[in-house]
Amino acid sequence: MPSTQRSSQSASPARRREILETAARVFAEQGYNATTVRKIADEAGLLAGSLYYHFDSKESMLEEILSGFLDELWAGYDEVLAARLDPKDTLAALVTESFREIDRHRDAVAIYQKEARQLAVQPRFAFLADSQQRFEQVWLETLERGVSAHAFRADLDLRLAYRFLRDTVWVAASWYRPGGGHSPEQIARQYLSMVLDGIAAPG
Amino acid sequence: MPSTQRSSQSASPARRREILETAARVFAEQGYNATTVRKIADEAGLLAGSLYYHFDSKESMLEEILSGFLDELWAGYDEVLAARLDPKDTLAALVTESFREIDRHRDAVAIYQKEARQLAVQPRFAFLADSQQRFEQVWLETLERGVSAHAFRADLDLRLAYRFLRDTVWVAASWYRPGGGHSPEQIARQYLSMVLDGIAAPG
Amino acid sequence: MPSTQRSSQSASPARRREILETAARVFAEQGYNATTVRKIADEAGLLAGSLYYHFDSKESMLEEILSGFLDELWAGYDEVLAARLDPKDTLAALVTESFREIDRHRDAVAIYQKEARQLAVQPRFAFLADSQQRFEQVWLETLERGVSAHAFRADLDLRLAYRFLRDTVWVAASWYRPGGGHSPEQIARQYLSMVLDGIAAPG
Amino acid sequence: MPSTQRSSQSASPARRREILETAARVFAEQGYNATTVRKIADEAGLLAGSLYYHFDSKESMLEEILSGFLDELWAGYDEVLAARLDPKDTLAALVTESFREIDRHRDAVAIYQKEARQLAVQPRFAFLADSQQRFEQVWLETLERGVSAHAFRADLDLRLAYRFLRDTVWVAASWYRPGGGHSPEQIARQYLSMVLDGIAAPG
DNA sequence: TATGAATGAGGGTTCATTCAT
DNA sequence: TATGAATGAACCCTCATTCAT
Repeated sequence: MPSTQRSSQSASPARRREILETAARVFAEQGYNATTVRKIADEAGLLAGSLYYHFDSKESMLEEILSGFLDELWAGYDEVLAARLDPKDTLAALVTESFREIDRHRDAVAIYQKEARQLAVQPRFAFLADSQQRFEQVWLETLERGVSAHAFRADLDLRLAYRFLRDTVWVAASWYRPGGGHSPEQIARQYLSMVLDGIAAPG
Repeated sequence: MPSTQRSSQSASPARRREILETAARVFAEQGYNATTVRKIADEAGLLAGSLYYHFDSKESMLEEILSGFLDELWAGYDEVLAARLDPKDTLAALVTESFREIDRHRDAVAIYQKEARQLAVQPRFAFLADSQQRFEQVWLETLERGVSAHAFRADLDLRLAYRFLRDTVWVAASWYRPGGGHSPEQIARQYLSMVLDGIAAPG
Repeated sequence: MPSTQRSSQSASPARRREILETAARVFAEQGYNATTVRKIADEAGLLAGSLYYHFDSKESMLEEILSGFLDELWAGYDEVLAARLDPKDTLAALVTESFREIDRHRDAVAIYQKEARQLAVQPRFAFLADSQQRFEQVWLETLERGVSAHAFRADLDLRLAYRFLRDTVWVAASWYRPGGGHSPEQIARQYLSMVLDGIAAPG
Repeated sequence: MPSTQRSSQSASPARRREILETAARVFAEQGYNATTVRKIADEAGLLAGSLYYHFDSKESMLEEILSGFLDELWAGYDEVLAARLDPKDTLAALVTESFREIDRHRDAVAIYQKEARQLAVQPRFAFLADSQQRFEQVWLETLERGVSAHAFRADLDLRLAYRFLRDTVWVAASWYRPGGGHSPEQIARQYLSMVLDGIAAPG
């Protein structure tokens, strides 16, 4: 009897995880609303009704997918923040860590990108709103510290810059294919180069 | 002389346009799939069935919203391209025009952002795929010309830069609020400043 | 102000009749239930709502079509019966008259064939049941008289023979095309020949 | 091993067959268009939505009813034809077989009679048109052979005779009640007697 | 006479979910 | 653990009908 069981029964966590990954993939491909539980079941090799042995509901699968992703994301971010690097290095580390999470949770990120705004207003998904708030706080603070330290331009509209950075990084999940030649670190390096120095030729 | 006229090209464009704008707003707020025709009808002040006097289907409303937006977008882009500006000014003009379209078609852009990928595979929405392709072509060409002319950095991964630009601009529709202090031109200017010169302090 | 108006207004009986004939044609082609008033209106060159200036309802059109046909049919039959011919000639005259009515009311007969059974149970269409009953009575009587007079075979199951005759004649409406080479009288003659003498070679 | 099985070929043929027979009965009673799936479900003792576990659509029920009937009909006809009887016996055997099918598939025949013409133009129901064509061919050929063999009258308009026979037999489904005193064979015998020798008294 | 816009009831269908086996 | 059958609410859409103009 495992101690940390999320919901429903769970004698074989392997099958459970397998189904959840299938669900994540299909949600990412077709959108949450457009995905039927039957489709998930088909792809996972069981019947629709059988899903309910493993999960309480379609929504609970979604919740588990998103919270699993965010938990790991914040674990990574917290490690970065704990290192107390200077602003520029912090930003670089956050961006790199983000691309690593995109690499590991591509489906979850894609789902997040598409559904988070509408989900966040539901009590059940309040953790999305919480995460967004803390996210904004962390990034804005880093930018502010960077401006103070003359690492970033002083003439920036910081809220705009924050959104610019945030979007820049996360929408990559919509086209990024793991194992496609570029490692997350390589992509991060290129993004950082553009974000920090611009695409215009110097001089 | 009544003849057999389909609802699509019916007269009285006032009510029609009103309903279509209502639909766009609700689609943008709740997502296309999650929006019921009843909800649209409620907000437009008629009964669900009455929508079908003006439109053939829920899907045809979506199509009209998206194609209307893309038509205007391309009208603007074509004007920019016809001016044959140098690469940097072309890019600036395209970005500015994009923010203007976001300003005028905020709902349509938000819908596009969320639904385009899944819609584009349907024959009915093939125009989305066409537009995407031409879009990529126009932007990539501008970037390439800019690199040749030494206006843009030579060390860029152009496909990556293209995506970076594209996403950066269009996701703005998800948070941009018209009449919120910033004009589309102002936002465009700030974005261009970041994109071209980066956010790092010079030197 | 004409004295005999069936229902609704009727300033121009020509248009009315035109619409009714259109309705009959479409009902016959597509079936009553499968026919929409809009289809009728389209074919008649006006809008669906405008039909209601001429008729109370879709059902009232159907009623008028069927009762008009039955009225004429019975006028013809009554004339035949009034002549008090011998059984065989009566039967021949009834068959011939039937084919004449099929010729003149092809659409109505086709509708009747397809819809009468289900309609007859409705109070509004009680006249269909009445007509059927009188129809059966007239034909059965003629057959009985014929058997008594040794004009028809004595070993017939008369109810079966009645149905045989009835069906034989009326289903012709489903394939009979007016103006198609055969006059009603010619068809009647051939049918009578088969019905009376059979298709087997004599001897 | 669930795999993706369409509802059509689902297991448990008992309930399925039961529902299909219910549907056939209601279609026959009320007409296909006038029958709601809710009505079928009510009569079968489940909810409307539950029908879709067993069948893809209302139309697929209709298709299965009609094709099931036609398959058995042709099995019977083919057996008759394989016996290579002389024309008169072939005709008698075909008529008898027809009445047997009417006896076994009364509802399907009634539906066929009422709906076939309009259905046959749809691609899905092309098998109806195919069957009709083959039907005509078989009967006409039998009649022609009979005329050549001097079994049938030489002065017949064969197409007329074919329609006469065809309609005469099949409309019987509209009034024939199984278990009503007459066996299919008895009815066939009487019909054949009328069709072959006529109803007029000999001499 | 006819139109244009709307109504409202109902239709076929989908789908997340339940539960006895 | 999984199945098969069913539920019930909701969905998109159709259509006969109404009515002010």
